[in-house]
Amino acid sequence: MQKNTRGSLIWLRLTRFTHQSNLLSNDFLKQFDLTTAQFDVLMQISTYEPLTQSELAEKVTVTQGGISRMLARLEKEGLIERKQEWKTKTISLTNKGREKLDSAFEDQLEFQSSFFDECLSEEEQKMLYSLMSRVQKNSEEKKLPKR
Amino acid sequence: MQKNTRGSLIWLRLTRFTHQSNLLSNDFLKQFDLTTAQFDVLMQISTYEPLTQSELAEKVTVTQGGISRMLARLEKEGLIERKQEWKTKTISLTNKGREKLDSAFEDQLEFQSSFFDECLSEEEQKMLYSLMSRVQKNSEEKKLPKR
DNA sequence: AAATATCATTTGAATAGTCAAGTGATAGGG
DNA sequence: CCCTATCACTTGACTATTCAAATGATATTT
Repeated sequence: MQKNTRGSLIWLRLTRFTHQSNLLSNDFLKQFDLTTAQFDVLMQISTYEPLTQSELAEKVTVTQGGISRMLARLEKEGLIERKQEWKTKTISLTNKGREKLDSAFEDQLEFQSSFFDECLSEEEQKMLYSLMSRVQKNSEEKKLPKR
Repeated sequence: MQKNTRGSLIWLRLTRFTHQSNLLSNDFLKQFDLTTAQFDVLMQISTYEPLTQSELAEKVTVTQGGISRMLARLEKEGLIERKQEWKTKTISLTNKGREKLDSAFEDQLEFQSSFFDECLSEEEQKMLYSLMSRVQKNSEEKKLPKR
C-alpha cells in the first residue's frame, strides 16, 4: 500500500495550495470587508452585467442553489441588485458594490499574482498557466451526470 | 479596468479545477459512501496513526475546530476511534475504517490521476508537479499571523 | 491544597457550498 | 378559462470549513 501515484501527488498540492491561498486571501480581503468568494462573484457580475442568476452560476461554476444564497447575502449588504424581470431575475452591481469592487480590485489581483511571482519566473508562469488551462478544461468536460 | 494579470488567471484556473474535481470526486466516492474530505482525512490517519488531533489538523491543513467536527462525523460512522490519553486524544482507524479505505484506495488514486493522465504527457505532469510544489510551499510559508 | 497557567479539544455563529424537492411565473393546449 | 409543462429561482437538510470563545485536563507556583 501507500504507493501514491504522481497524479495523486499533484492533486494534493493543488488542493492544499488552493485551500491555503483562499485563507490568506480571505484574510487579505478583510480590510475591504469582503471574502474571496464574494470578490469572485462581484468580478464576474461586473464583467458580464446585466445577467441572470443561471448565467452567473455557470460563470462561477456553482449550483443555482449556491448562487441564490450567495446573492442573498450580497443583496443584504447592498452590493448587488436583483430585479424580477419576466420570469428571470436580472443581477447588477449597485453603486456601493461597484465602489467596493474598484477599491479592492488592483490590490487583490496583485495579491493573487504574488503567489506565483514570488517563486516562478515569467516563463514558468506561462508554462503553469498553459498546463492548468488544459487540465481545467479537461475536468470541465467530464461533466457530472446531469448538471 | 479589467486587465487581468497572469497570476490572477492562473489562480482562477486552479480554483475552478479544484472545485470541479472535488465535485467529480465526491460523486465518484459516493459508491464507497465517502466524501473527498473524508477520504483525505482517512488517508492521513492511515499513514501516520496513531496521532493526535492537532497533528492531524496540521497534516490536512485544517483548523483544530474543523478536525474536531470532521472526526466527530467519522467516529459516528464508526470509521475511527478517539481515545483520551493524557490531555490529548489519540486517533486511529477502526477495522471498519481500514476496510473502507482499502476498498476505495486504488480506485480513488486512479481516479485522481485520470485528471492529468487524460490531457498531459508524463513530462508535462512532472513539470506541473514541480511547479505546483514550489507554489504550494511558497504559500505555506506565508503563514497567517497566528496559526 | 488552591490558584493559575498552559495546552488540547469542543462549540457557537458564520460563510460557502451540495442535492433535491418546492414555489412562482408564464406559455400553450384543450 | 383552467391544466399542465417548463423554466428560474428558493429553500431545507446536510457537509465542510473558518474564527474565536469556552471547556477540560494537567502542570506549576505559591
